[in-house]
Amino acid sequence: MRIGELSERSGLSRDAIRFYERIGLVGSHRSPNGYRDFPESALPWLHYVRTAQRLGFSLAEIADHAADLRDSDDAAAALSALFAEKVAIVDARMAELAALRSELVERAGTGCPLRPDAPGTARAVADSPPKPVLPLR
Amino acid sequence: MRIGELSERSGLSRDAIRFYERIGLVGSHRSPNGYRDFPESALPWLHYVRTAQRLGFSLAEIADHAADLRDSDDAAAALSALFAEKVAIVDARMAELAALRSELVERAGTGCPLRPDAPGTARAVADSPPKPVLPLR
DNA sequence: GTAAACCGTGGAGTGCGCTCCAAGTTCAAG
DNA sequence: CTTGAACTTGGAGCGCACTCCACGGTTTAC
Repeated sequence: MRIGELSERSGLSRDAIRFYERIGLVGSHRSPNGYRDFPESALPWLHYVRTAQRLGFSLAEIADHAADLRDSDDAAAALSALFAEKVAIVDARMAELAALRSELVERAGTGCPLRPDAPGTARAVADSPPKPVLPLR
Repeated sequence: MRIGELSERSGLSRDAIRFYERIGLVGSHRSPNGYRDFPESALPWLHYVRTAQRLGFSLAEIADHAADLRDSDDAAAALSALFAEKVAIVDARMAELAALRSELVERAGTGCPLRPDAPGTARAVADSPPKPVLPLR
């Protein structure tokens, strides 16, 4: 599969895919004409990459883990270990979120304890540009 | 409270705090000598900022929400809405994590369906530097 | 009084994860 | 044979969230 098709099917830009290849996150053969030729398996792999990334893993971490897998004698065992590790991380993140959630719910009930500044004081912030200085996305 | 104390008590660097002030995330008065003077309330506020940030909210979003609060007629109502919104986001993220979790667990059980490349092929990646090109943190 | 610690500003630099661009192939359709 | 889409490389640039640095003023401790 060439990069355009992979791009369309994965939802990633060509540039992003080329970038991923540069950092070793996806592999590809080259056709005689020099075009990248991706295997079918690149598609689920990219999907996994995006998922892991969205959940807070850096590309470097993901690439690192993939490299661990490749270098491992016992791929199955390494894979299990990696997944177990990721599940633990995911569990920890979920716990954090649950904590924030209840914190939020609790505060939502109890008035207004959350302010960038002391109550009733003139806010220095309001004197600077009314909107945040950095561009909002 | 001056910036050094706030830094130590919050665990944030002075530079980070100054940066937050620049983008309107924290307010401060200035003492006659020009030094920043932060209210006690800056401490829990920074704590909140860090938590929200760690959970995936950008500083711009956090500042934005804080601004919404300030501009609101009915601060209590706005706060409740904001919190409800964040709880929903948190819930969505938790659901995603749960999905990834079960995906991981499932895959961990069933052999090795996760590869950057087709099995057994020479990997183009392996020809480039053996370790990922970008520095790992 | 002087040294050390602390504060200020401005500006440059960093790491990540891309995006955009220019200049040059390759290929398929008409 | 030409047109145009898709591909190649290399390099520049960007947004975010800082960090680091130089240079200078202020405060505190001895």
